[in-house]
Amino acid sequence: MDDLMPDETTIHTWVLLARAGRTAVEAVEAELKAAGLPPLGWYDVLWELERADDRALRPFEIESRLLLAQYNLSRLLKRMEAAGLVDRRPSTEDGRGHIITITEAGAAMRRRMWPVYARAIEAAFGARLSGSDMLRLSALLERVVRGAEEA
Amino acid sequence: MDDLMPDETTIHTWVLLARAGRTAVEAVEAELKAAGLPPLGWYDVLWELERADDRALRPFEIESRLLLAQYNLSRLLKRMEAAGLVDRRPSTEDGRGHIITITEAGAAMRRRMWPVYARAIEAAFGARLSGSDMLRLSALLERVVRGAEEA
DNA sequence: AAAGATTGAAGCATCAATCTTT
DNA sequence: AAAGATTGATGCTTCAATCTTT
Repeated sequence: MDDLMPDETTIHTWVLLARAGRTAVEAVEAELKAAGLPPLGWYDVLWELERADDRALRPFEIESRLLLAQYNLSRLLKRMEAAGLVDRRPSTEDGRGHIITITEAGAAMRRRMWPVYARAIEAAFGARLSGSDMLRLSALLERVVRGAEEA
Repeated sequence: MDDLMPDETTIHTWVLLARAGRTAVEAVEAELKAAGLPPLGWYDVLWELERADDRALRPFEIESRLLLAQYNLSRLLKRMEAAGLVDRRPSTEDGRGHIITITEAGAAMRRRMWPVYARAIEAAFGARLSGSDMLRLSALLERVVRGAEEA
């Protein structure tokens, strides 16, 4: 338990981080919406499923990868299932659990979303830093994020 | 209108930025809630009012400083007014507008929130980077945020 | 009792429509 | 018509309670 107060630079940087993260996400969300596509959270779930072995994951695995609350994901998956992008079936190994798989429509949706997502990243973010500065930023954020995972 | 696709480093860094910003904010929100205090958004409004000339601002001024949607702020101010932290009265200069002021209770609440907020920043963020790395991160984020303002 | 997951109720955010004043 | 601001309806998030299986 650390009781120290942050210095001015730390406070200022924290505010910048919060704002930069928010505006970065909002810029992408706005482009997706303008293109008539689902929000970022849907993309994240589809992508995790597509990368996974057998294109299948248990809900608790998606939660830990995306840092989502259980009840939050439960309802997100319900919406995505209603949209035909994922399937859910009971697990045979663990009677408490479900298994989520991505459907062909889900994979197709992810493919439609990607170019919009990627171009929004480039326009709202990538174009602002050189390649070497991007690497520097990446290394610094990596340490911020890694630290948060240990907590 | 730039149609280029981002490189791998840019994509990776964008994901890190989104996650770092989110976890940074969530860590502070969790501490505020654990202390029985209002959320960050309330702090932001109180702080803007306290810094402003005459401790008063028009809603549209708060919106542009905090990047909030009009309807969003309208309801936030209604809650804060109900809690006795701000006052609102019609503007005499502009018949369309209102003037928001911070109450003594609002200023007292901001003072109670600050140490919790500050210690959460230090524990969840400040402690992870050295002073010189914090300055480097600040400079990089500054450029990301400045670019977003021009858009 | 703990883990995996869902759900009713309540709170907050968002869209579209609205109102008043400039 | 545009700017400042609010509101009804709708959708999403969050809390707390619940259910089943381990």
